[in-house]
Amino acid sequence: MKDLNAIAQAFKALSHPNRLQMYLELLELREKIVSSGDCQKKECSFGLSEFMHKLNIGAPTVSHHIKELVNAKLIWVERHGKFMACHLNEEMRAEIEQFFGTK
Amino acid sequence: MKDLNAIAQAFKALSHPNRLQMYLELLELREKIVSSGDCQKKECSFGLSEFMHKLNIGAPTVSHHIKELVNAKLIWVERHGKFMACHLNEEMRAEIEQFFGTK
DNA sequence: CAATCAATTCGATATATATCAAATTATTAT
DNA sequence: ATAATAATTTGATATATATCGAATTGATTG
Repeated sequence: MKDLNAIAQAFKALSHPNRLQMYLELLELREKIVSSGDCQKKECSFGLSEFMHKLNIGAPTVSHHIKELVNAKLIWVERHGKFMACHLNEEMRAEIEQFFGTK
Repeated sequence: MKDLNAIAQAFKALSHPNRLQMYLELLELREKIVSSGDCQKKECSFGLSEFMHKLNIGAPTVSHHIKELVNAKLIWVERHGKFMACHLNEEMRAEIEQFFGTK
């Protein structure tokens, strides 16, 4: 198994309702993509301001939350000009699923 | 799906390295039992003082951590005289596995 | 270049949490 | 009953974190 502290950090990142909500949005996006069959082609990210409006919190706060999720390796971020795109980190998702799963 | 706040609370409980370690001990105990085949008969719990010695922290702190894990419904507790026995809550474990898993 | 817009950083504040020592409760053993 | 032991509660302290407004950075557009 991986470093326990890394997993603890992931859980800490997910322990805040707003961050958990953000992560869940990406999980659900993944679900749509997986079940649709073509994993690669579809758009599969959210931007900072989308989160802002969904969660009704300020940009600095969202920025902070994104940083936490990135540090915890739960998501990764891409920049497109002045916009950003948040993606699920599939590796970490699988890791945590395995942590709870029957080994 | 279940209440998101309940899941956030579970992650908060697991966000502390010592509590995560405690939970992991119980997960590993479960693993042994599951793979051994006879789920019901084996001893499958840890007591407070076992955690104390494993983690090298004081009893009040362990007591506090146990309470957090119980509140988060990650474990449940049985009393035997002056001793206690901490058990994994299988339902919550499955719930969280599902949260991360491909639905 | 100036204006605008997305995102980040900074500074401040309020709230939560981890931990321990000391005191307390509850149970067992002498 | 008294002593001893397991666990909990209380009180205190130190540390971390969430949030926001204001200022700043970086990219695009007019």
